[in-house]
Amino acid sequence: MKKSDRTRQDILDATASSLATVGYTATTVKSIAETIGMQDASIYYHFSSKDELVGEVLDIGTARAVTAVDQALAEIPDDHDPREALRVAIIAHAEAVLGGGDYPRANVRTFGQLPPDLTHRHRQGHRNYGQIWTRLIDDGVESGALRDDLNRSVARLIIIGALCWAIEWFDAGGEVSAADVGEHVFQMVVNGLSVDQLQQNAVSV
Amino acid sequence: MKKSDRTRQDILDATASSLATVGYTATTVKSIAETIGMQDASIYYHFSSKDELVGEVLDIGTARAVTAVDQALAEIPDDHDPREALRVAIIAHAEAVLGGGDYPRANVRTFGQLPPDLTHRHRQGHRNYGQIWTRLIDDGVESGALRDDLNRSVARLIIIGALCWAIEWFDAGGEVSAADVGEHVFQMVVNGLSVDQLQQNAVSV
DNA sequence: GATTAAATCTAGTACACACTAGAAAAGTCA
DNA sequence: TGACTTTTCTAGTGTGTACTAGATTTAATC
Repeated sequence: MKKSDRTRQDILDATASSLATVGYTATTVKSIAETIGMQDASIYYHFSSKDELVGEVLDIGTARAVTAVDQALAEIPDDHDPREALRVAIIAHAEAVLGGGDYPRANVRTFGQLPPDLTHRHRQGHRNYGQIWTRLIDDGVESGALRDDLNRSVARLIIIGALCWAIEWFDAGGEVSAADVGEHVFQMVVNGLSVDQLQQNAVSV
Repeated sequence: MKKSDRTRQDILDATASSLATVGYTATTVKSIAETIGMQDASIYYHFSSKDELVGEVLDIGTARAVTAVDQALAEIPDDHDPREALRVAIIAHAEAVLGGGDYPRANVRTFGQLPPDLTHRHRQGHRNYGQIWTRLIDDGVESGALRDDLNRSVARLIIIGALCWAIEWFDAGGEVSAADVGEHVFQMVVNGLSVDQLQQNAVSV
């Protein structure tokens, strides 16, 4: 029983790594088998199909992203500014998807290239994840900390989108860290790029 | 000569539409041929390979996006606020990619799923497009309208990313228009979601 | 160490894909 | 109409893919 579990884990890891770096199509059963030194047919002893294997990897990915954000939110004090909660969540997401392991990265990277069955299978997971952000934004608006003149759903999708797209350009070895990206997203979407009036006044005085 | 040009155009259009809706892998030569009522082999009279055909579609897509943004920027007065230029560019991009034709959409949709050759072929085009945004942000910062404490390159990529990812969730038939999405992105990244001090004071008075 | 179960391999199938060669049809113009 | 060119089709090739069947090896148990 032990051996099987270990091999199964190796297959999942190799699949996550491949999905995260080359995407769904270029991730073949053969290439997965090769990276762990097996024949492709042996994969089917552990998983009934490629898509079941990929589906499991994506499930783990969403679970880890949700956990990362939930955990980060749990650590801030109860009487927090709603903007601080948003900041913590954004940075946690950035670190999970950009700096974290292959599983959450696989999720974002393969988004939009999955066959319909797999897309449908994960719709619920994405909805659940979206609800975390819906609550954060609702809290902010209802407490008066965030503007009420914008469509909250659109705002939520723009924040998540900015973070998800970062996977396309983020360089893990570069000067900018995953947390830096998160901080930038927060600064931009919450405080804005614009030099505000107070600052401008301060300068002109 | 006429017939050939027309067919060629039909092939390009069908390819752009397919790339924009189902992505690179699901866009097969056979499926393209079927949508225009031809045999797949006939495509090869007009294009030497699938990737040459796809490459041409993507070239047209970038060209149209650049034109859309350039044109929008050309129409604003010379003594504009740099923030207004950014706003115009963001909305033009949103309309080109979300509300516009299949060609720019094909570009964004297939980003990250192209084979290495095609990715490399379009790197220069993307760099050129990025420079439009680099200039807009530089103008804003140097004129004092935009904050100078953030990494400009990261800011640029976050803006473009928020817009590009919108293709994954934007509903062309929904209540929110492409221009609405652009306006939201502008409001968020430039003015910020946060209720600023002036507004807060006004409310509390 | 022999017996049984678990895990992997060898050798294949079937299918979808991009692409080719040469015949057939459609269009052009004297 | 007839000669010629342009365009499309028919019929295939080769390759890579997911996946299967059954033999073979490796590991676990008594």
